[in-house]
Order: sequence, then structure tokens, then C-alpha cells
Amino acid sequence: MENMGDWEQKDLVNELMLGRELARQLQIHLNVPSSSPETRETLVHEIQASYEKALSMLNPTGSIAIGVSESPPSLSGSPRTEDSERELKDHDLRHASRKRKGMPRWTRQVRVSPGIGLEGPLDDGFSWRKYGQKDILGAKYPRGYYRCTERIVQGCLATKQVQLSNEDPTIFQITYRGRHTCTQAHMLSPSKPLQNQGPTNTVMEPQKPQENLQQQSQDLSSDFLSGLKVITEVLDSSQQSVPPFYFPSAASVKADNEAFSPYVVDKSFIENSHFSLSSSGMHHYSFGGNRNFQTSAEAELTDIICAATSTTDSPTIGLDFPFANVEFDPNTFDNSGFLS
DNA sequence: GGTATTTGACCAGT
DNA sequence: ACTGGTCAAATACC
Repeated sequence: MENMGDWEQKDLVNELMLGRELARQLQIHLNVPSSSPETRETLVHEIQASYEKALSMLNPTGSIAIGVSESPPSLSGSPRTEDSERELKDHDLRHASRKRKGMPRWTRQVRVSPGIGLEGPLDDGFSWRKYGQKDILGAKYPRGYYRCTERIVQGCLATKQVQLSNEDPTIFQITYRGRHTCTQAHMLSPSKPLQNQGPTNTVMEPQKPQENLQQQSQDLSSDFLSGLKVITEVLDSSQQSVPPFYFPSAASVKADNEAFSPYVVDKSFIENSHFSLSSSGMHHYSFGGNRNFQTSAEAELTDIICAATSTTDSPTIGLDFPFANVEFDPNTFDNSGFLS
């Protein structure tokens, strides 16, 4: 058994190494004329984020991590989450524990500004399928459960939960769990996110440099940003306290949407603004509606916080698997668009 | 008809 | 026993 100190130190080292690697990448990009300014900027921000994380580790009172703290780190000392997932997958997804206790998870909060239209956390480029919604004790709004659409085909166990903040309905709390093991993860590249996008939609620009930033800072490991687009419906402020809230599940929402409130997420938009990956030609999802809402370009999307929490050993974002062992996996960076 | 979502029930962890 | 997470049948949508 290892003591906490060891874990912290390990995470700190990982974070610092990550920063070093990012700096290295930046250097490479600086020497490559074809490298886009956005990429460089992203790297810079990533480096900063990495240092901030490292500092926050040294200073527990730091405000970076908000955690969704979950179960304590694995006592075995080895990052077994991924292995556990694979085991489950290998055995039988259906019979696997319904509560994936050992899954790493991190939360991201996204603010949507009513009246402006908004958007959310963007596209992570992953396709998600809603498999449940539940009222949570103490929460005003239900929580929506989404899983990677590649789950069945590729056994990808990544899932995410979306819920409106109790205190501030303008904030979406998105919790990612598990790592993407599907091909989507390998195809994503923040630097060129919308490759498959057909018509350009001005509605939302899924990948602004800043967003890349956010993404990378949250999950360097790539996979996760999840893609939601949240659109704020234009309603009167009086309605902000809002009634029923539903999550965007991709599509269906339409009918009910009308009924709900300030935030509508609706698949119908997809047509206007979509993101998606499509290696497999799956669906494009986006949350948000497009009816009376204003869209994203002006939307004030604020990624307020992102925190990563690993149930097992790495409490920091981006250190989740690949970095947990203090090894950089080129693919990881590749996924993040750091490498060509 | 195929695919995605909804929703009540079931199961596991605390 | 309670709560959160997932399953799966029913339903809706394209």
C-alpha cells in the first residue's frame, strides 16, 4: 500500500512531465511554419494549465480542482481502472457491475447564458447515446446518462452524465467517466475538428482555440470532451428558475422540448450545427436548439471548471491513464492534436 | 423498418 | 434501506 504522499508526488511528477512534453511539442510547432497559430496557442495554454495543476497539487487550497471526489485511490497502487474496464468488457458487459466503481471521472462545468444562447461544452467529437435519466436526490434537475455509441461495437465504456447545477441553472455539470477505447478517440483532433462537417455552420464553432484549450486541459488524454451543445432558449428571465429540465438526448427531445426550459437541447439542430465524427457515419449530435435561440457564435460559453478525478490513482486531469505511468503515449497527444 | 430515446425496474454500493 | 447507475421493453422519430 502506498501512502498518499507517494500518490501526490507521482501525480505531481506526471503533471510536470506533461508540461515538459507539451513544451517540447510547442517547440516543434514553432519550428514548423505550417503549424497553425491556434495549435501553438493551445499548447501554450496547455502548458499553463499543466503548471497550474502542478501548483494546485502543491497547494491543496488551490482552486483548480473541484472535485467530484469519488472513491479513494486504489490501494493496490496500480492504475487498474482501465484494466478493470477491459476485464468487464471481455467478460460480459451486461453482467458487469452496474456501478463502475473504479472508473475515473472528472467533471466539467459549462455555463450557458440565457438570452444569449449558448453553448456548451462542446464537441468532443464523440457520439453519445442516452441510456437513462434520473432524478437525483437533492438535485433540482434530473441527471442524464450517456454512453459512447461505440460501446456495443467496440466495447468503449466511456460514459458521461449531464446535469444542471442546482444553484445556477445556467451551469451544466458534465461528468465524464471512463476512457474512450473506441476509434473515435483516435480520430479526434482538436486542431481539425470538423473535418466531417458538411455545411459549415456558423452556429457553433465547435473548436475555437480557446475551446481546444479547455478540452486539452481537461483531458489531455484525449478522449473525453464530450460533446454537447447546449443551447439556451430565449425566454424571459422570469422563467429561469425553470421547470422541467430534460437533457438533450439527441433527438427526441423535440417534442417535449417545447415544454422544457431554458435549455433545450435538441437533435434537430444537428442539421444546422453539428459535429461529429464520423468514421462510422454515425450520428451527429448536438445539444441545443435552434429555434428561437440565438446561437453560438455569440453565445457565451464558459467553461467554468474542469476537474478530473480519478478513482484510482490519478487525481489530475489528463493524467488518467496514459500518463499515469509516467509515460507519454504519442497517440495520446496525437489524439489531442499535438502531433500530426 | 431501423435506430435512438424514454422510463420503470433492477442491481450494487454505502 | 436508500441512492445512483444501468438495463431493457416500449415508444417515438426519421
